[in-house]
Amino acid sequence: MSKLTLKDIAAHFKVSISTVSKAINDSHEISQKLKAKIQKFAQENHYKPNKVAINLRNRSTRNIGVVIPNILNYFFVQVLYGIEQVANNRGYNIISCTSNQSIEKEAKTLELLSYGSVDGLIISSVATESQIKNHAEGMKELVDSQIPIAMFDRVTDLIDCDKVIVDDFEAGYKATKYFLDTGCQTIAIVTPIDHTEISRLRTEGYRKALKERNIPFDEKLILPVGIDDDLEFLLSFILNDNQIDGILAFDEITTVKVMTIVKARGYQVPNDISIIGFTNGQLSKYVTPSLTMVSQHGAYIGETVASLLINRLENKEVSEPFETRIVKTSLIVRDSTRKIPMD
Amino acid sequence: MSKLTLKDIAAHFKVSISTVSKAINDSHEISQKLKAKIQKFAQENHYKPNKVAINLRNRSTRNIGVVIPNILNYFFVQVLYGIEQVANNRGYNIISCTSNQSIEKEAKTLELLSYGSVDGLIISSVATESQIKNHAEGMKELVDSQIPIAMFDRVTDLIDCDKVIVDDFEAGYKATKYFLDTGCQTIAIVTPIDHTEISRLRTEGYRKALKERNIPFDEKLILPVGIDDDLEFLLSFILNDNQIDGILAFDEITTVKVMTIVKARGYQVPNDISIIGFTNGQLSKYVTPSLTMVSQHGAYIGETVASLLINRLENKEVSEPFETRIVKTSLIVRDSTRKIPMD
DNA sequence: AAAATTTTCGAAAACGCTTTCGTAATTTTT
DNA sequence: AAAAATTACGAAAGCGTTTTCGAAAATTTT
Repeated sequence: MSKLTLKDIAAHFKVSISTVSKAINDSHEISQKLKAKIQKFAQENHYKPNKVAINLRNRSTRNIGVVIPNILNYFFVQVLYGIEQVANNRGYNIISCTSNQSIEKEAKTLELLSYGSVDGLIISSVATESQIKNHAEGMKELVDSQIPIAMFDRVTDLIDCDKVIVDDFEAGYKATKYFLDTGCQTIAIVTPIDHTEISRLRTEGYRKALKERNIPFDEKLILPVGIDDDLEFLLSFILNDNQIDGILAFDEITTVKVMTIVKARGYQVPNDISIIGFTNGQLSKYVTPSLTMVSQHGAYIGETVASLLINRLENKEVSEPFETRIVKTSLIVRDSTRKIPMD
Repeated sequence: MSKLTLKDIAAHFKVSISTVSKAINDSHEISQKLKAKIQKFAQENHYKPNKVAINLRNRSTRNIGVVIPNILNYFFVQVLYGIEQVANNRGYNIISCTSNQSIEKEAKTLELLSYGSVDGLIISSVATESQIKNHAEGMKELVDSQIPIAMFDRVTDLIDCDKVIVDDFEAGYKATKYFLDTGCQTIAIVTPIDHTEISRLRTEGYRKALKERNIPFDEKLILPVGIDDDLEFLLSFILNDNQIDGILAFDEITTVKVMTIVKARGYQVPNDISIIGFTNGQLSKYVTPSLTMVSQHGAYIGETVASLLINRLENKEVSEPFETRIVKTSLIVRDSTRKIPMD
């Protein structure tokens, strides 16, 4: 009834457990006849070695924990997809957990996983720098727990580990430059991830592009939006008070919403107002007009971060210095921006 | 350097391992003084009980394996989300694996997981009935392996377990009826999941609705599309040869594509051609016109299937008969269908 | 045929933990 | 003060494997 173990087989043949173990692993120490008998029996009775026991003996689980802020966000799903590809190829399973933007849940999850269910962790933290400092005990413990970690996208200097990040500065710069090159002058930013390093970097890139054209930076054009905020209401201030001709939004769903609102207020996209957004997911291609987006190459990021982690797991002796890979973004030009004038 | 174990602590205090174990678990068998000392030491040195060892002893992992066809499909992500909610609440972690529509990978994954990494499995199989029969050995072994299973959406009679399915028959019926009630007469079906039971049931519902209005069923109006097929090309035949005024598509991305193609060919949606699709995901709300969709309540399905499985895991003695829950769909009416005439 | 070698198997330890049970030491009860 | 009860700890078994080492049995070599 319950699962078949080596012991059961041993009892059945009246031999020792070690003999059965060797027979099943086809060791030369066991005679052909006996091996054949045992192997046949094991096969017929669906013997499966107990992985937990093997894990205990090997002191490894071949599991990798992945903690992401939100599984309903297409970017993270893409990364997860990439992680799974290489992990499975290299014989690891993924234990994925979402923190749902909750720092408490993230901390709890990390603690749980660090109890030995996984060989390593891949994290994109919901916490901001300051929050990490507050929850420093938890994070500190995690690092102390010696479990190899790799981070991506939402990383922090407070943790020393391999990292894969997006070149968000350049992304902000490139997007802004594209606005300027297509004749836009007054560009607003809508960020649902204010207070994150990512948001800061993109904005820095934006400022650099403006500066190159001697356009003064205007704080009022940066619009942070909370998760429950009324986007239409907030956006109306910016649209009313300024002569906006470009909007840069920091995630896909926000970009689509912004576009819908702008259209509803009678603006033409892209002629009156151009729009560029972050994360080239499933939405942006099919809305009308289709949206020009910054692709962060999520799957590639996932593959990279998984490779980094697994390499480290499998070369425990050679402790190379931690590595930070920066992946460039691409601008996928569609119909929410004007064409670059040919001359 | 390596992880702290009970043995290390025992050595440090020159007591036995069992004493340390009891002290850390705050057993009354240990004196307050000693407990205090040991607990303090454990805390300061970040002692974490080794979960693998505990799992071995308890003969349980508190992991649930989830195998879904495609993580980039929003319906499955929603289900996964629902599963994770209840699983985490009840103290389980999720090991998620995607089969990427590959039967081989699905079989391999299931075999891997059945080796004892998980206490139970939640499956939505990519395999069709006939394929399961071919791969029957694998599936049979899985069932033989005694590991509790729950299936959802893509289920099969060949496996006896708890199931959560969508009322696809009724969904097909309701959608078709809505077409008819809004004046559509000639309704095509576009199915990217032909040969699945789900597709068959939806089509049955469609036929029932037609029959009620004495509209003959026309095989030519059913358009199966493969994953790499040129949808526009295939669709053109149907559009050219018939006076279509309604199209029912069986997944979200296909629905959006159909709408785009139909619009591009100069038809008005919904006036010339109405469109209803399956899976109320992120896309359908934001495309133009927004799409009337059949919501399958993915998160709810996930919650339900996880509850069923965990209940079974935790009541091993009382082996209740397997249960099949049928969840009703809802029609989310938007702008790709005409209004129901008021009288 | 004796010696040397090889083959074939089993005992035991180890992975890290929990728990039962036994026992010495301490405290309480009579 | 002796008996009874309680407290405080340790030994050992067990969860299911793998692996090292020892030893008996079979085979080969002299």
